[in-house]
Amino acid sequence: MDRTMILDAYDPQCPIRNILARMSDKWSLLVIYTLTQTDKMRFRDLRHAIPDISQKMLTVTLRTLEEDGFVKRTIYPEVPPRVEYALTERAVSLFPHINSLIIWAKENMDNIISDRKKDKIK
Amino acid sequence: MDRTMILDAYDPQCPIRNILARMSDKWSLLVIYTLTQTDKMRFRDLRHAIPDISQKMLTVTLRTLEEDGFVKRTIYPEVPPRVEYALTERAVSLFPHINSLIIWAKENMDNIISDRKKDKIK
DNA sequence: CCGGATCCCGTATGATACTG
DNA sequence: CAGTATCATACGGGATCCGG
Repeated sequence: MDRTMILDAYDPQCPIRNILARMSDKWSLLVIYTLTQTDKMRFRDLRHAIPDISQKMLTVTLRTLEEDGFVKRTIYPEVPPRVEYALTERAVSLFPHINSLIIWAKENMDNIISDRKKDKIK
Repeated sequence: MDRTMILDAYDPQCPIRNILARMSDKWSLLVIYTLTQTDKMRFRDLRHAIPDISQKMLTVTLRTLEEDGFVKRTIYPEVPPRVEYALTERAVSLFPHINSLIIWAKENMDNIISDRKKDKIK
């Protein structure tokens, strides 16, 4: 097992904890994943792709991702307005790590869910 | 970029989303990380290792991790009681993926925090 | 010493209506 | 179309007390 030390991992202000915390909200990973499917998407396309996200949370999530440099937002001064979202290079470099987590989850989900049910029977 | 499809990723009941959501709460990853540092730890050792976790949240986090088969809990019927926690094979197999995320965060945190500040000035 | 039970608060999230 | 504004709510998480 890799036991690489993380400096200050136990400091509540640890930037790594901070970054991981911001990526692990309810929607961020799913929005990033969705944007990997196409090079750029409009706001309404994202809403359509993620049926159960509210308009507000999509806006909030996109703004946070933009602040952290994961998403590039492009406004076209047209009527009606058009706004396109695309992943940045930073997000592209992050995605393989997320994807390896997803693949692990896919391989293990059946056993995990099975374990949970066992506990409930006890 | 890897565009491997996730079946039902947009189903709110998607097990992968469920599992990722449960792993991405405030403490789970840090507790798993802490348990990689030693083969087994007592409750109070974990509290000591993670100074800012409350007793309740450590209990809740450990129970959830146990339910999902990430942690093995061993109670020794002694007085005073002794309870030891250790990672399961499942958690050991998960850790490299978490660690790759941590390493990515370590490499990118300075730039991300710098970007955030830029946005605030605007 | 371990950790369960209870109470409480702030933030994250959601529903709805409105606007440039 | 792409949001804002407002109001409502659920849940995570902390403080404290209690019990085996």
